[in-house]
Amino acid sequence: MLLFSFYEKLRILAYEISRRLEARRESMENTAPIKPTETELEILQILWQHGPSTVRLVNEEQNKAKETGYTTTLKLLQIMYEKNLVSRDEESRSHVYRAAVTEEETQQHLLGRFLDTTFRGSAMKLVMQALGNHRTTPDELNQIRHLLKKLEDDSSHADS
Amino acid sequence: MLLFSFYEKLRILAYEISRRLEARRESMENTAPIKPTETELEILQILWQHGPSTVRLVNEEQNKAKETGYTTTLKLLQIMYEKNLVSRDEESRSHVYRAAVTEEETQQHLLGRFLDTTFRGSAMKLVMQALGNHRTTPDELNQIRHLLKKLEDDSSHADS
DNA sequence: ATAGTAACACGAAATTTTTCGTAGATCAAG
DNA sequence: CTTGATCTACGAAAAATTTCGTGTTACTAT
Repeated sequence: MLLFSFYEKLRILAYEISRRLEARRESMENTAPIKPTETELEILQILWQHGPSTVRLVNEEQNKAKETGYTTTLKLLQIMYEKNLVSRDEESRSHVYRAAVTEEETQQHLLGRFLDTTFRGSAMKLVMQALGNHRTTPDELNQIRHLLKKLEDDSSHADS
Repeated sequence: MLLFSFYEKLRILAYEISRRLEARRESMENTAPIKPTETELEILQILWQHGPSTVRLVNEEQNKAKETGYTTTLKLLQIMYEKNLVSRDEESRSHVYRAAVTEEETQQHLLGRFLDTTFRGSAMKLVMQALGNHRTTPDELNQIRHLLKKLEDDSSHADS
């Protein structure tokens, strides 16, 4: 295995990732479409990081990145509430909001969309691009396929 | 090396990717900010795939996915022209538009943005997410760091 | 030449997303 | 009970994005 250069190893993995992502996406077709807007996503990030929070808390967090009026944050959370992106506890006077979607599923959705719109669905290209611009010739692709077979066989033995 | 399971191998690579992406992003800070909107990106995709095209051509392509008026496409291209996302040849009566940004650099930019907004900058998480939801404990992370060192040493010998 | 077709420019309507102002309710302190 | 601070609700302005209608010009074929 030590014969393979980093890039070769990468290509093998990238291919594997590509295959799995595709399978995963197919098995997810009937899931609810989560499509937060840019700022909604920012708020979700805050809720994911800090857990259930009041509007005030969220707003203060937001302000660290960019000055934002209190009612702006409030309105956003209300909108997100209607979209079922967040739930809220109205017990105390200041409502406590919490994310109603998990970070993972949201990332999964957004990743799929991003893959389609930006990389035309090629997870392979995405990973390769993440590394640097390495063109893969048809020949290389074949090489990968061969290597992959070996790798798969090996993995099935070595896997925990 | 054959002791490593697929996921272990993946984590090593993901970490490496993460490091490189970060370096890459830092060295790119002073680049012009390419931020095409959703539909602008769709048009760029068409231009990248088909090469320089007339408005008519682009519009027909667009219609395969979603009915779009001719002047709508035209207007978008004009806007993109002003933003320098595309250039155009006005020789013949029907102008010929071509992408003024490469697919790679655009993907690079968008990937960076996406990474920040959706994965809080963690390429590692992105790749892991692409594969499936595997939690990485702090302990695992340490393991990776160790493995990486080995891998790096090995790579520097084996690399082409 | 003239009618018909297809192209461009331009402005503005329509839609979506983001921001903010105001009114009314609730609570705590004097 | 009144004042002041803080909260929610709501509507609407502002900004960004997308779509389309109209007028004009250029080319083609009769």
